[in-house]
Amino acid sequence: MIPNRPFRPAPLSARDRLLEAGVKLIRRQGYAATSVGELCAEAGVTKGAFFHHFESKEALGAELARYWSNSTSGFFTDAPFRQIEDPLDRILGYLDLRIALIGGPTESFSCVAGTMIQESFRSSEPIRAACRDSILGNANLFVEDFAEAIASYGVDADPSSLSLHMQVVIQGAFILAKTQDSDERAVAMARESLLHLKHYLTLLFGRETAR
Amino acid sequence: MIPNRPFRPAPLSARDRLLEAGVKLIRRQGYAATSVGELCAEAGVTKGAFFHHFESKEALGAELARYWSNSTSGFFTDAPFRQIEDPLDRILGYLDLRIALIGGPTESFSCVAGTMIQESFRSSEPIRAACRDSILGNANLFVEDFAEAIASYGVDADPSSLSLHMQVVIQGAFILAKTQDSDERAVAMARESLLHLKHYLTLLFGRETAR
DNA sequence: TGCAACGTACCGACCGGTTGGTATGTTGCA
DNA sequence: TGCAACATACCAACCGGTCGGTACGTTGCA
Repeated sequence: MIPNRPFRPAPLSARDRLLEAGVKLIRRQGYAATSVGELCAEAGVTKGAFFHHFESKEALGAELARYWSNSTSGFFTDAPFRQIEDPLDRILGYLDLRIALIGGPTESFSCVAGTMIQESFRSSEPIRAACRDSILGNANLFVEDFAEAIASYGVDADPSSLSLHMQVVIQGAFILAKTQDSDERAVAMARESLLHLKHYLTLLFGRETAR
Repeated sequence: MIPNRPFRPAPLSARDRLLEAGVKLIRRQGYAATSVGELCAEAGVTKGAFFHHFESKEALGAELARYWSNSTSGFFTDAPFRQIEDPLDRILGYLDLRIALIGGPTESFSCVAGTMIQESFRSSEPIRAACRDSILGNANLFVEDFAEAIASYGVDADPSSLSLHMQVVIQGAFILAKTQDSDERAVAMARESLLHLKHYLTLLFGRETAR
């Protein structure tokens, strides 16, 4: 659910190059449609290298979800919005960052785990579990913030339910973006969904009232 | 985005049986992972029959999205909630129906078009276009209702943006449901997301106020 | 210091099976 | 009799995965 970071260093080892190739190809065409041969060609390695580092294609899929989680979670735990004092503003700051990160072609801001879990939630338990950890792990980053906000604003709501709902909207926004005919419209569509989510939170926490 | 209807008549022609097989298999394992041979075995026909009715696997994919749209749109245009007079209640009635339809294994209530578009938005223009029409067509079913509600409640909002946001939450709920470890949790997860959506609408239209 | 033993990273030819798709019947109803 | 609706048999390409081998760095002992 995060774009390729602008100054991500070029991956050195064959293993990292294969995982980067996985991010790129699987976001664009899905897991099943991406062959081992394609991954190797994209990474500039041979099949020998692939099966030296990964037991199977399925193992790469599961590893990819973890790689994805690791390379994106730091992005959010270190981001400036984390310093905001008010817990609601912290969450809204997160959503502003997500909105800002949406741009370019859809496959550059969509989520690897969200794409993979659709294809493998019944056919591959290792991949499903890794994608689950990635998606729910991201949601968990905001349970504390919601708990704090609920306490401080005196609102009746469930922190973990709200955290999950944020992920729901983000993942859903990526799907709707993929329906659009142009990259520009896809970007606008995804951003608008997150604005609705922000609107929901401001209404829910009573910062804004309906007329 | 609709479950198999309980009393859907058994498909008679080979073509319909193949499309029904497509719904079942593609919801469970995705488009690319579903082979023509599997489709034929599930439908109880041979490859000859498949290629008699469909020019290619891709053609079945695109046709499937249309078949899906046709067999589900009627479900909503004929449903009782359509008779509700208040436009907001009509929309909330729709969401109640969607919530009620969520049940059983995830692949029985998830969306074929939402699943397919993730895999083919870049690799198959016919499938993408058909999935787009299916998803946006469903969203369009509620633009009028939202326009009416906005006028009657005097709220500042965009009807088509809200309709799309409903689809976003529905599609996102299916993805999050697929992360869950059990069918029961998946059902609860998906329903809760739609409850948040209902909550957003009641807050937005001022029927409920935050404390 | 020198060198044998070993581990890791990687190569690319190859394998059996599966894939989407085709060519050629056969069947049964209008 | 003709033609749509199937079935059967088959194909070349591609699939995930294996395997024997190489290049090279590290270790440990005489």
